[in-house]
Amino acid sequence: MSNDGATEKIVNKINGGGVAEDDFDLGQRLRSLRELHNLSQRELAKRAGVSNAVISLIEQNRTSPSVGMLKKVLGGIPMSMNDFFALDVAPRAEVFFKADELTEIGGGKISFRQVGRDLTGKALQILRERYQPGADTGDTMLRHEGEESGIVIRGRFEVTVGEQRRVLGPGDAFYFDSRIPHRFRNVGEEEVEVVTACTPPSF
Amino acid sequence: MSNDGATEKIVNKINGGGVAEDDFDLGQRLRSLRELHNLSQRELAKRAGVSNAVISLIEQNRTSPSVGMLKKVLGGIPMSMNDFFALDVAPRAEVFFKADELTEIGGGKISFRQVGRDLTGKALQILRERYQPGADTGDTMLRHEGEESGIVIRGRFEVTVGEQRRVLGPGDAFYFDSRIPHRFRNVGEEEVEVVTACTPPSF
DNA sequence: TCGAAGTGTTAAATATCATAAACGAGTAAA
DNA sequence: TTTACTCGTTTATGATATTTAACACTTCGA
Repeated sequence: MSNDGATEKIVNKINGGGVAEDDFDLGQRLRSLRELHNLSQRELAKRAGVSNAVISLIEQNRTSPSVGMLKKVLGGIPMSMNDFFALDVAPRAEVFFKADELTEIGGGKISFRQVGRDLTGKALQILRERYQPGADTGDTMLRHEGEESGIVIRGRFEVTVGEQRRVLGPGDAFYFDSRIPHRFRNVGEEEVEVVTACTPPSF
Repeated sequence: MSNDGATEKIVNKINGGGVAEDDFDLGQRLRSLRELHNLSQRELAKRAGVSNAVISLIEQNRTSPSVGMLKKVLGGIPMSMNDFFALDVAPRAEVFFKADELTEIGGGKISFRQVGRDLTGKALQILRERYQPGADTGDTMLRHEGEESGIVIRGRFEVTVGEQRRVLGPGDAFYFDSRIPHRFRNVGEEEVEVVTACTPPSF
């Protein structure tokens, strides 16, 4: 993970300045990476143990490499697939928030109060959540990359993560990878209050 | 039955020929992911806009899909490439924590209870903090880069961030860049309880 | 018991990728 | 200039991925 600052430029370039949809320019990204490391196509090819032509073709998006191929190529840099497809984040300004300034997100049986307004580009989201008795998030929630954790303040709170399920009481907590499908339910008689944190923001 | 040895060779070839790699099982992962979402191969294929055969073949590691193909397949779940490849280094074990299992960090007037034990390599730290009346963190705390946020559950809590100072009550919150020097104080008569989250972990 | 619809898997045909080798251009030293 | 390297690109061919269409099996009703 090179922290050059040049990397930042590249990432910006790759992500198309915010307009880009899901399809980033794989070729452009590889080329930027290679140039950042001062490698010629042939040199990278040699290190990666592949032909030089494939690097040229990939960089021009004239071919869509197999994952095995891309992994080999990245191995010559070296860089992991994980890092290659990773994104980045940025800083912020506001510090304090009055209780009634927390932006309301939910509305019905489940209410979220979020610290901060626009969290795009921020690395942390913290929520104060309230679940009325019987409230249920449903089971098809799959948030994006990141991790999620929370502490129960009040009530009986059922948390399901992948295959695991548990009912948590005040003071109990959870911590899991947000990519695993998860579900929250209030299984008690009283309102559930819980404080959760995610990284990065998923709303 | 038919050809187990041949299949094995193919898999080895796919994963990079001679070089020993961090061989994550791409097929297995896709299969797990698909099953977690209760999708059949054909259903996923339909959503992704690809043939059902390719899903079967990928899951058996009988083929190394192109990046474009894998992206299309993941699009049917949906899941990003980033998330997909980030999964291989993130097999979290512990998910739930009983109130008395939270690892105690402080001890005196200030007590931290942390969710999870060893947070190295994780992206999120969540703490339940208690401050006795008069408790003060002192003003020279400068944590590493990252962001920090919290919500006050109980008590009157003075937060100082850089030049800014504010007394927060129940429900109030804060959010700042951890590189800015900051200080916490209990300025009320009762105990302060606050839930905070940091990224990345600073202990 | 039969068929219709579901599952995952497989075979042959086609589309695509990956390679080796050649190409044109640029640079530097002799 | 020539010679000998480098660079990124392109082409022909063999290898592999992907599709279409089938296979074998299970489940659910009629």
